[in-house]
Amino acid sequence: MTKEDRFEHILTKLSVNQRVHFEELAVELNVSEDTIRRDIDILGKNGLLVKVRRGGIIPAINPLSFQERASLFPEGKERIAFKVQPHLSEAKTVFMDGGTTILAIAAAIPINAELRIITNNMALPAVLHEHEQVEIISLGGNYNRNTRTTTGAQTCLEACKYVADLYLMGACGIDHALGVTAQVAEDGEVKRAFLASSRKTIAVVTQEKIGRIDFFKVANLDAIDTIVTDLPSDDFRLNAYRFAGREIL
Amino acid sequence: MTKEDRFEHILTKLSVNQRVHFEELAVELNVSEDTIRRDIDILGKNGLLVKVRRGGIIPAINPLSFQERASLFPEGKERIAFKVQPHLSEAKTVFMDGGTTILAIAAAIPINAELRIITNNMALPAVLHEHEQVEIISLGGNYNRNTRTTTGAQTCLEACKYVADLYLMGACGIDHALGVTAQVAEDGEVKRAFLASSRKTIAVVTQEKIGRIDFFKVANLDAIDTIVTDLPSDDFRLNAYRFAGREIL
DNA sequence: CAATATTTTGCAATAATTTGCAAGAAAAAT
DNA sequence: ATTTTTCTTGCAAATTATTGCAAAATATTG
Repeated sequence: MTKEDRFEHILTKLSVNQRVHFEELAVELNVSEDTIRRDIDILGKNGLLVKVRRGGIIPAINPLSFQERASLFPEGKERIAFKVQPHLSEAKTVFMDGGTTILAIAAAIPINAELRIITNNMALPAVLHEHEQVEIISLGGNYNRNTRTTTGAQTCLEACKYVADLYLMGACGIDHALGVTAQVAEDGEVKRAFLASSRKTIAVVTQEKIGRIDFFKVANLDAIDTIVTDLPSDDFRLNAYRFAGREIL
Repeated sequence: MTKEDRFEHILTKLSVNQRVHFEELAVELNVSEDTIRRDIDILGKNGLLVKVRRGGIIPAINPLSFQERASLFPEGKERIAFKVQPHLSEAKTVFMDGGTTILAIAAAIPINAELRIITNNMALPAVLHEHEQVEIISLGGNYNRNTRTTTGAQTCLEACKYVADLYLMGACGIDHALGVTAQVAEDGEVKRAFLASSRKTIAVVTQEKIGRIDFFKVANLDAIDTIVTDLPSDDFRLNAYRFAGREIL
């Protein structure tokens, strides 16, 4: 009975019953409850279920996260948003930059979360309008209509004034050899500023950006602590990054 | 019976019956009324229902959004927007602050206008999304969800870095004796910063703000060059301002 | 194949959450 | 104004989670 066998059993049971309990699974799989607990923790971090007290449930029925989703399992940006949440709830101050994935993550933040978000993303405040416990600090600069972000020297200068626990970096290409790249220089400059002032950096990239090399080099791969994608965390396309020692979610 | 199971039951029942009661749910789910109370509190805080006395009800149709409110009373604001356009087309660089009237003015700017707008109004970029010849400089600072503006020391500091031909001041009370006042200090501070760095200032005020005196004093009447309202320019209610030597439109 | 790392597992101690109860506060009803 | 009902708050007991650790299992290396 390998760990993967247990995963399969858990997910199968989950899809049938909509929920699983540590206690039952421990008996069924003949391992301790602690082991099941750890399994469900891993599955949860990969967005395959939602860990709750006493067990796990299908993400779709978790009313406090993605209630409106039609499909059984989250996909794409929602799945990324899902994986990122635990990290977000640990942080107090977060840098967030541009991109629709970042917006999806913000939309998934629980309504009563307490957080300080520092951003150059002008679309973000609208998304977080109901989140009264979330303090938003907007970075000034030249507004860019395509990306809905501010960029330029002013933006970088302001970013330098803060230190964040976490930087959620969106909208970038990522390559195992050439590291992180941006399509436009201004955006890349801001990313560098954020990188320099955050304790931890998570790059959020949808699969089409994996292996993509853009014009402006932002940083080497080792500047990133964690990479979150919409692929399963053990997908072969992520092997190169895993070998590079990055945490993959 | 986990918390999530209860959530599901509550929300299902809610969708069928339009409302739920603590007492019934406590019996149905075999827990104390206090527990149900707490559950409904959580669901309420996440916007999945509205907590009321004795239970919860389905959330009302979205409370009026900012944009909707903005379009609710368009006549007056459109008139103002119309009157302001000539001044706007003369200017190269314009400060614009918060308020729905300002948004109405921005929405009325011709699509091919060439302009540089410096603003702390986070809703403005969305309105000007199609205006490719309009350069927008966003001022950073603490985001305020009610006014959709940034305020604070950072905002003022940045405002000081620019000089504008014109300042379109919105969302303020105006009184012939006490001058211009703002409802919150932070907003007032930003208004002062804009005032100090612009060659010409136009206050745009809908009629309900004429004669209104708010808490925070921004400036005396003579700091304003022009007052634009939705009243006819010869309306008697504007006499006091005309006598004070202000230009009235 | 043996020796050594690495991972996994179960256990125990400690921490955190949940729950029902009770007392006082607030809101409706009389 | 008074009574009744409903809400909120604090608290302690019970349940459930987390963490550190050592033994067992598994993988890696020479």
